[in-house]
Amino acid sequence: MTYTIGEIAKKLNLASSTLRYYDKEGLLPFVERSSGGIRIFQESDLNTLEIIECLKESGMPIAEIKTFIDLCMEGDATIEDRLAIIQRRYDAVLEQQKKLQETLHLLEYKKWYYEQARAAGTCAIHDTMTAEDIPLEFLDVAQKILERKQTK
Amino acid sequence: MTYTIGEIAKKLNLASSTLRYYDKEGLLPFVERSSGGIRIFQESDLNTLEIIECLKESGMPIAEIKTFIDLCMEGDATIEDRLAIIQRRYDAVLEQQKKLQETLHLLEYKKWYYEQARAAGTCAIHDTMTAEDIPLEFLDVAQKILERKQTK
DNA sequence: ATACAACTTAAAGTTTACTTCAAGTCAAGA
DNA sequence: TCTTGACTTGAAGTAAACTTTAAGTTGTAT
Repeated sequence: MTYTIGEIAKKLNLASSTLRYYDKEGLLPFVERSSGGIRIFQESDLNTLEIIECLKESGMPIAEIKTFIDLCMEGDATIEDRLAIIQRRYDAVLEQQKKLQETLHLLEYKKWYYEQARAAGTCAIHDTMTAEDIPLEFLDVAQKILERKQTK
Repeated sequence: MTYTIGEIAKKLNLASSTLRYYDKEGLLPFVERSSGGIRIFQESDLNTLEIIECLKESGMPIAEIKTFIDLCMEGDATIEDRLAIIQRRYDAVLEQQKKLQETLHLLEYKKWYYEQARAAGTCAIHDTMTAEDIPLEFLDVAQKILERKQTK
């Protein structure tokens, strides 16, 4: 079973032009061509496209993904290098998760903040609150904000 | 206590030019100026800068952050709108977390994949593996990859 | 045989978020 | 007062990842 660029684009929810761009950047050296020059994707190419997508999602720039793909094409001699790259990406994603968790925490606080403000009809309600009025999970954030407000 | 743009930049680990860019884009309407035109940041401005950072981390574009800041400057009449924006950002971050989790899972699989390949000296080891050789948490991914390899 | 949708390329254009540059001003210490 | 480092602006430049355009080719269906 083979696919055209348009079929693959639909499967991956990408534009065909994006796949051509990836090809031009050297990410798709494994893609075959028909005698007329049309790209022919194999079912198994989806595996490589999936890892390309995965590396992209991990925040890796196109040029570095190309380096990885080049190593893949070189065969078993590059297993160690590829492992090292995957390991670094893994660590990078853990970092991103940590950061997103902090972002989420502040958004959760702000959600609560505006829910309280909405109920009271004014943001000023927060100036009248004491520690007992603030949910435990937000005490750290609220405290930090309060300190900065009070510093004159 | 007040700060110059350079001091704030250091605190937030940003370039001064980035803060000036944010100001030009309308993200910092609350920042005061000296008689000579120098920006003067209040301690409390760090609170707003923190929420700007948070929205940025959540993937919100600069232009939309400006909209949020504008609403903040309008006062209590916009509490509902601000809550809606925060809620949508919260949902967006949950989505990102979900996607990152999938990315991490595939990277974990690939880590295992290359560790096995390294031990065997060849990636071909994976063609000889049966379900019992594959850790439970990778069975889904490995199965999908195998099916695509075998489809001719 | 012909139509036509989908493919091809190279090159130029777009978007976002900065960064750099040039020329000049401010303000704190010697 | 003078020096000097940090500030100011507007404008131009950069980087990454696409997207669009124009002109042409391929291949399938009638």
